[in-house]
Amino acid sequence: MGAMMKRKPSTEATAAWIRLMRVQSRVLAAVEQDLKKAGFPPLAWYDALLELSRAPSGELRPVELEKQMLLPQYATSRLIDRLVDEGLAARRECKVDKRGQFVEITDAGRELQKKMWQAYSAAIEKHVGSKLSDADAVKLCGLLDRLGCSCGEALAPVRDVASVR
Amino acid sequence: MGAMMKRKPSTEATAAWIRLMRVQSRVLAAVEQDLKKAGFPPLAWYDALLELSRAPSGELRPVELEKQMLLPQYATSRLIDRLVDEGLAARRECKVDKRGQFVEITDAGRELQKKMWQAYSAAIEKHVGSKLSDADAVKLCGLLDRLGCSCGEALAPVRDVASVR
DNA sequence: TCAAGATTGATGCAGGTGCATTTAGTGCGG
DNA sequence: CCGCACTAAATGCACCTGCATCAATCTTGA
Repeated sequence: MGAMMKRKPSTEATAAWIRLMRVQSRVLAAVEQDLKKAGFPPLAWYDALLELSRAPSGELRPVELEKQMLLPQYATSRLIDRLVDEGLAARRECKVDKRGQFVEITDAGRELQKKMWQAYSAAIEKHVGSKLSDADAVKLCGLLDRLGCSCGEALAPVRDVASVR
Repeated sequence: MGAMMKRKPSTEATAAWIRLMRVQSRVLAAVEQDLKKAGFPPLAWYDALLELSRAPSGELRPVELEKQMLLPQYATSRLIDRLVDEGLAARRECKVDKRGQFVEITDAGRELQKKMWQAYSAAIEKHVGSKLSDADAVKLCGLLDRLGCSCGEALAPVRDVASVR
């Protein structure tokens, strides 16, 4: 033993870990940057607006939104605060369960979501699409998915793929 | 046209983007969680200590550290503050350039770095290594690397892979 | 040589995040 | 019906981050 001894996290796994962290943070930063430069709010707002717009009647319980977005409860609560402050969503009372509420997307919210998709999709194309053939994108998805459902995740069904749009 | 029309960011690229974001955030959270549960400071501290320990005489200019870690200047400055507060590093004056300084890792810092690697490597193995064959890890690296050097990056040479250790 | 500009690092402030706790309401078991 | 455990959501607090700016020093070039 010695030179050839197998290490616990293999060199390959470690390299993958590093790249996963670095590449993601760069690509995310680049995309967020593009959105910001176009004068749009952060990506989380888009995600929330999209979820709301896709919901049955444009409204969701905060607790649902929370699950969809994989955010902690308090983060969701505050995100909703901001959306409401900006008139992109409205809180509506929930008659069935008076603890709860519904959050309903407004027309302004739907409009912003659509406008953001212009910039967002362009950014995805610029920072991801243009770097990878569709076939490679599929391979990447496959590899990433294997890492995904690690630590007891029933979470994040990762809805059908086209749904971001 | 219509049903088969090519979209700008292809469905595949969009799916890859989503997974990259989601998987990374989950894996990172899982690893950070493990470190925290083992009573260790955040990963950024490890990275900084590693860089320092690998530097010629255990010391670096903040501005060097900054480049290695891809952090904004103020973040580096504050990270160093914390390391110094905890006795893991020390600021030493730079005689050549009085604007600057050197940050030198202490024995306690080197020790912590080594201890953290125990937990860190175990976490990488648990959340990455165990999910992927070495061959797949290599494929993943290759795909990620193509996304890496996007927006004018001369940055992050992504040093030889084994160097995290 | 000296003023203009660039570079190093720190910091005040506004806002975001995590954690723990609080408030309010539900629903079950006795 | 009441108490108790549970869930939904909000919030106080400490800390972290991003941005802009500052002070100090270095470098350049006329």
